[in-house]
Amino acid sequence: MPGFWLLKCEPDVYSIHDLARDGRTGWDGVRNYQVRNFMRDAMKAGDLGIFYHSNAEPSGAAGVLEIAKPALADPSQFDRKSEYHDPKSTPAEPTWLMCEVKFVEAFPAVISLEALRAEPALAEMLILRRGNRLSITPLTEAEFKAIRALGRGGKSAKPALQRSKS
DNA sequence: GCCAACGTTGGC
DNA sequence: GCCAACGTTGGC
Repeated sequence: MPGFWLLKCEPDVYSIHDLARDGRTGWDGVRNYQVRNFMRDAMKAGDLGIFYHSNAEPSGAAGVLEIAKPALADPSQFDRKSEYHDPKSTPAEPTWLMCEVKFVEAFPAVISLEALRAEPALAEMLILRRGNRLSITPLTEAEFKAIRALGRGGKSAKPALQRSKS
């Protein structure tokens, strides 16, 4: 039985539509120990995830992805030129992990944070708790299915793909 | 841009 | 090991 996750990313950096185009991508740049440990200890190939757009208009659930490979050394930690460079990491003992994700589906419209909060099945969801900032959080199967159902035609849908150009 | 919340750092 | 200072996240 697969596990379920919610992965946050700013769509200005990388969106569900970028993932649809690329098919798969490395989810790198995680620099939080709790999230690293999720990848190391709990994430498995074949797990499903909700792709969440953060810092967006609107912020919310944008689609579904699948974990292709769960716990790879994040190459950016060894790259001196990267903003994610970590001088304490070595290839023999990497500090930071990434996962590889595959595109599954893009929702016709982003399910806004407001709509997620309004869904009773998601009352306990970590991402909705005050102050939660983890970029990857586990979901229960029920939470995952509730979000996917909203994404596939929930009444809370709003017009898709609106992004203010500045 | 503001600011609440939280993680990390570093002096002691 | 404590804790103040600082940096980051992310909704608004």
